[in-house]
Amino acid sequence: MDAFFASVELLRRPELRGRPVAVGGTGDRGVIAAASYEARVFGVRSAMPSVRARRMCPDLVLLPGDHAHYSEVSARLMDMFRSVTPLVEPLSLDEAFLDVTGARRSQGPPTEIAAGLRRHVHDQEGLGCAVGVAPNKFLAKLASAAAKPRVGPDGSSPGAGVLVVEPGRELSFLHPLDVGRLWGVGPATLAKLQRFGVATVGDLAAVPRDVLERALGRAAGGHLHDLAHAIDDRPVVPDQEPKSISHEETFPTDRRAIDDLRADVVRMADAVAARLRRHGVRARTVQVKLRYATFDTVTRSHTLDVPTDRADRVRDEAWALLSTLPVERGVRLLGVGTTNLTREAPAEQLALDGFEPERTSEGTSEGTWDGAPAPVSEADREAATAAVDAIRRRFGPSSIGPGRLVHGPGTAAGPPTPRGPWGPDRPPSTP
DNA sequence: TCTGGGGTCCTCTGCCCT
DNA sequence: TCTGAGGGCAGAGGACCC
Repeated sequence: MDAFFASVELLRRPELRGRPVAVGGTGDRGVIAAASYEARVFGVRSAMPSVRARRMCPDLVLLPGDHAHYSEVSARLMDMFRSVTPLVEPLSLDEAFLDVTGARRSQGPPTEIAAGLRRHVHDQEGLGCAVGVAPNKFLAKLASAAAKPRVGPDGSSPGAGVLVVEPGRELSFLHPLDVGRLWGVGPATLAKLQRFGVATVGDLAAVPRDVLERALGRAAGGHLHDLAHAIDDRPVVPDQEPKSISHEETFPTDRRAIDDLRADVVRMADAVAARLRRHGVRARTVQVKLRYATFDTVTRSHTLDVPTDRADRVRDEAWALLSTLPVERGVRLLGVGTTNLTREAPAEQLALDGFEPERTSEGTSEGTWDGAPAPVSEADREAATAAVDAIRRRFGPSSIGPGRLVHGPGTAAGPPTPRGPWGPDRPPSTP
């Protein structure tokens, strides 16, 4: 899609058409997520700090993002693509690879399929899009970028809309391009390649494979060598499972109090666990990420014995990891993440006679013997989690939240100011 | 100039085990 | 019993993508 987030916003606010519009963070630390072509003429680009974008374009209309709405539009687009072929691999909310090999007989040559798809997207959703047609994914991606509208200092001009790389013409399309256009060449790799005198993909193709592998590492070097020769055998894979699920936030002002960060962890762990359950997966590894005021970024992770999709487990583990890191120097970003995702059900914890084990996030077992106060059972925790999910499905994601975020009796969950007596040690686990 | 959020993949290092 | 090699895994960080 062309400037997807901005284009979707313009559909809701047609009065802004023709004006420079961007979607992104509106605070001092926000960045641009998408900019309309009118805004790009002023030099506004995605990933640019919003403060700088406003300086470059004082008339910029900066709108906060509405990801839920973009996801809805995206889901309709993907359904549209699946009406052409079941082999649809979403790359992001607004991009997808389609393998139309099997659709040619019923729907005509790929060029016609692409043109029809563009018309359909425009008629149904009012959005412009560019389509690249090529023998492999990597070339199709480059072709779609080449088919997008062009922006210069004098304004923007419409692109081709559909660009086809015919079999046999791959190298003549590819080799004149800047090497920075290749998938996997970012600022760091580009600097290394420039030291070799490599400026275009054609230059790169002339570098022997072993030289590239020594310079960039075996995987990256070999990969780029293949791409420079238009070799990309990756299939279009629909329905890919997520490999990690995380949530991170940059704070408006740096946080220095561990209690504030603990409250943020509660919120983030709850959000991450809810998404794990929505995907039907459990995580074995929990990760915490801190970015300090100096922009130094550190991560700490721990792998659990038993995979989990429960907020209290993710929270406990994240709390433990957080307690190993200094926070007094000022934290600008906090993230809670999960990796090592699996669909396997948790192994059942066997109990010794008379001993009721309670698993902790370290995977060790604590417990009470007969007569001691009974801990909350696993079954009760699972039931509570299922109830929370059911309430959110019915009344919305913000209808219920962790009790630790509630300020006082009778108040709704508000800003993440903790109430409990959370000391520097890990607080007791609560359902 | 001052750097978001959500991801994937790769490399390196250290540890444990055989 | 000690030692070194090698594999597997966990943890940390970097680069890159949209």
